[in-house]
Amino acid sequence: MVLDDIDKKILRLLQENAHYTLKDIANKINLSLTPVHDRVKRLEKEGVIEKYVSILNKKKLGNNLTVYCQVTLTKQTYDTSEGFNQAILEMPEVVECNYVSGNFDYMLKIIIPDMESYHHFHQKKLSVLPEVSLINTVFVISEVKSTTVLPI
Amino acid sequence: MVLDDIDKKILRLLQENAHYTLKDIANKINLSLTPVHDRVKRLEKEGVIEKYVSILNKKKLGNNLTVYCQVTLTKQTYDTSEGFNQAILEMPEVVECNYVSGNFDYMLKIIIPDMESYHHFHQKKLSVLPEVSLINTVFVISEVKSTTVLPI
DNA sequence: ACTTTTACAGAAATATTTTCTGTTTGAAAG
DNA sequence: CTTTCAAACAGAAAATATTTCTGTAAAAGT
Repeated sequence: MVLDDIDKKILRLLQENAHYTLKDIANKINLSLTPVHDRVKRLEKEGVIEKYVSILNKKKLGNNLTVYCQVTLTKQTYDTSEGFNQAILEMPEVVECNYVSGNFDYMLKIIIPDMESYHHFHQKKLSVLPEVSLINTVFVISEVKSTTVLPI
Repeated sequence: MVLDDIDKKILRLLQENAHYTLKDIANKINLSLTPVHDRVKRLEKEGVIEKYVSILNKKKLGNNLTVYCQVTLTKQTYDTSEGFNQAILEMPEVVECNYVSGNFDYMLKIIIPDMESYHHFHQKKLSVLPEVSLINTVFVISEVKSTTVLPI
């Protein structure tokens, strides 16, 4: 799918604020409602726009600790990976999980209330997985930037 | 601010899909429009709901490479940190940046078209910052999980 | 040269959000 | 003990937004 300049403008706006109305967008890019509507629907259908979500404030929900876990598996086989992946998908405190290159196998991002909850998560949920051999924890001291906006 | 069970149900729904209508939500939690409307407005006003955004598909935008950069600064002073932070905020390919504990100072997440773009970013944008002393790159081979949904 | 497609505009129909009015309930004040 | 007040909710009306329909003009394909 080819994205022209108008598509890109629409995407930039919608990335910022999913509650912009078609009229808002139409005004900002000097078009009528129809093409804006058609383009947004097309972008949704093609999967360029994956979904619309609400971003909540972690701290106001009581999640005051963010950590990265660098995980090494016991074996680098497909079955071991798949088992680990499935387990991770079930854990709501794991908000990111990527299989990576380097000295460890997975990089995880965990959002959790406090150190005590992390201790529990580490000891009772993560390290007990049969696929997990080693966990190295990197604590976030201060968040500088966190955005869902992709460069277009 | 105290969140009761109804607030939490609303937040869980809106985290999933910011385009649920008040009616959708009202139906799902067996309430009329009024309390749903009032609660959503209150949650927005209190900052529990920070914003509504559209999630775009990275690959469909041509961003096929994700990497973590582990950055060590030249000095651990406030001014050095602040200088680095400001520079990072200006870089659209950096979607996450956290000051962390451990063997390095910052953990960055970079979303970028390909290895060539990363090479350019690394050499011409990141390593040239006067605050940066060392960069260790961890390449994402495969994305297992990536969510904006926080545990409630 | 003709047909088809694409991109757009305007307006009508439908749906949603917002505002208004009012009821019930439970807690605080007299 | 009863009166007052505020919070939580329901229903309906008003204001907005989205969706659908009709139509035009320009570009692309036959």
